Amino acid sequence: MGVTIKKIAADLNLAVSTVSKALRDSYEISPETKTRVFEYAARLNYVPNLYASSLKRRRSGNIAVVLPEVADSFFSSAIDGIEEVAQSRGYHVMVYLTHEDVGREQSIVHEFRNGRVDGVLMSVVANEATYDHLIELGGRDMPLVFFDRVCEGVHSAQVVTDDFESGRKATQHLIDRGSKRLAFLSLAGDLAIIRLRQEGYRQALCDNGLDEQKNPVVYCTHAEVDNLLLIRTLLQGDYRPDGIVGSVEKVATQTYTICHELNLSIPTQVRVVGFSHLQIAGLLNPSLTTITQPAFEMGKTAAMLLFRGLEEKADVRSEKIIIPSVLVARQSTA
Amino acid sequence: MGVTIKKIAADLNLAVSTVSKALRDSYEISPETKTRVFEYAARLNYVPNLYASSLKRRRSGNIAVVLPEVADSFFSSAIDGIEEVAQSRGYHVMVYLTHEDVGREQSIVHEFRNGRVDGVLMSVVANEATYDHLIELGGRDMPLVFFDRVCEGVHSAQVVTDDFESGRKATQHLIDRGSKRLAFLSLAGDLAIIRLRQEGYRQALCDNGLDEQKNPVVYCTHAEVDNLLLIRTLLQGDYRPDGIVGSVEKVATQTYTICHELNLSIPTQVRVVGFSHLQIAGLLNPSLTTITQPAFEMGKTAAMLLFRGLEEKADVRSEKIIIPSVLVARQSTA
DNA sequence: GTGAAAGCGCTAACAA
DNA sequence: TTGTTAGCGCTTTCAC
Repeated sequence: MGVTIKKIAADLNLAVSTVSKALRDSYEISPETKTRVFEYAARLNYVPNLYASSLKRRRSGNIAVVLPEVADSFFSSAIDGIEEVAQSRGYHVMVYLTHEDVGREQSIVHEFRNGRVDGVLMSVVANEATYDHLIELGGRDMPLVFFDRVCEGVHSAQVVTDDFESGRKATQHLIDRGSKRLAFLSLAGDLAIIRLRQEGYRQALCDNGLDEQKNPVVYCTHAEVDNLLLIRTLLQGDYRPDGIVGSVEKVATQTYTICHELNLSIPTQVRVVGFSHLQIAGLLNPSLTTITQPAFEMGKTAAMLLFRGLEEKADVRSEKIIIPSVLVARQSTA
Repeated sequence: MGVTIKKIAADLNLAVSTVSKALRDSYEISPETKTRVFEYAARLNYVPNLYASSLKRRRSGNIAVVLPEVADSFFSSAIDGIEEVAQSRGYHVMVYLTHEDVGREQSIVHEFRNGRVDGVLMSVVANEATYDHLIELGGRDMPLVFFDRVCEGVHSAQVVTDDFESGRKATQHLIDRGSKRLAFLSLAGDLAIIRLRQEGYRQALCDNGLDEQKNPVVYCTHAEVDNLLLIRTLLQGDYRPDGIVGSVEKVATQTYTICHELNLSIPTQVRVVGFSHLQIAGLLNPSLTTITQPAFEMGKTAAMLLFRGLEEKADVRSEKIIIPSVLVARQSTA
């Protein structure tokens, strides 16, 4: 195999421990010896065996990012933020996609028991039937930070946006612009962030004396065809809404698809506002009013929080960081 | 720590080697012993220590994906494909972003010498001043597959799309629709795929008796502000093109931004076609004609190729797989 | 069919 | 300041 500490020690007439310490720049070793070791190691192109040291030190230098999907611009920006922080700290990022499947989430998390990763950043699946696997993960003192999609049943650090207020703002915005019949495109499952956005929606309805019964909540899924059907049905129904709040990025764009299909004019016939991080929301036809989530910052913050738990051994489980979203008004709600 | 093979052995009055073999379902061990071991291990929730076995077996079960960025929908779809294949084979995916910085690419690749990953999937930076680090990587028999952005100086497996033909088709399409003054928005640097797309553009110009001098190639960068300036200048110049080919996703959307800003009508005044994988290209204002790259398939194929090199120990370095792109005509070139 | 023992390469007591 | 030694948890001869 490659060059080992042992070989360096032999060649230099030193003990392996001396070489080991020298390479880790220990104060115990004299400058001269260090220099000798460094130079020789460099000359031989020595690369420490990761597994040997991980075996001893019980850390991998890896963190896991577990996500429902990567196609959503929110998640790809979050990865960007996470990767930046990780790279600057010398950590490595492992990405896992659950595709909204609890089973996959479970087996992925299960894998983490063997020490492949030192900590986990996570946005849970929408239909978290059971979250024992997450509790168990925390049980084996694996630092865990939820970002965006948190799991409420698990006591753990969280980085989220102001979902309730954003939902309320989005809805109020539609009402202010003149929409009278609203609908909230929710996401089936039991996500706290979706529930909060939805409660914000209800709050706004209430604030404006609108009836919850007449201004429905429609539960979408992650299956595009199903959603298109749902939205088509909604927009073809007797009580066609003239203002729609999309609780996640894709339902907003899917609404666009259906409006185009049905020749419904946005915003004249239907106003649309969507939770989204799309860079090109402004280029859509018409440009899309968004609740723009600070995806990059959320990723970055979540990673930094994780590293606090990891390196300072701080118990960050009670930390909850809320980074506000911004309503960017565009043509779709003009 | 957790449950070890040693503890199982002690509790069951067996030797560690017996337990080890039993757990790996060795033919040497009797069915009864195996059952005993399996059941006890399951009861104790035994999880093998990854680092101990990696240290012996010299494989990590990780693969690296090195990308310029993740915001681009091409790359996020590619990750999707890669992750799918990896997950089905029990491998883990590490993601690294270079942000078009050769220095970062070098240090990332350098890191791979310690065995953290068993193989590498890569789309190189645009301005690959030197690629010694990539050659060196191949030198230490690390399986390496380039996808999309290949490095020509390195003998390695490749998964690409039909860039020349796509460039030609895109250009021909503009000409067919009536554009007379063309421009190709290239990417500064020396990427083979960009050069090929550009040669396709030239080919189409030539086929139609158009002058290369009068139908320029504009070199964009990855800095958005710079690009916007370049494109603005192009579209405000004396010789304003009425047909634009965007060689990568972002320059196409940036062209939209500038057209909106300058109140240039697409496609009446300027037709636009872009290399892109945007799901929502059809929702842009106007909908964008794209050369749609098979991003997901390319990721998947690249990963499968890597695994052939990894598990069958096949030398796949001479493999070059070309997956064609599809021109999807939309409003922007009507 | 099972067990003893020698490492994989590195780290960290503890000794010198 | 340097060296000796005993592992980390697992795999793998080779002997029984």
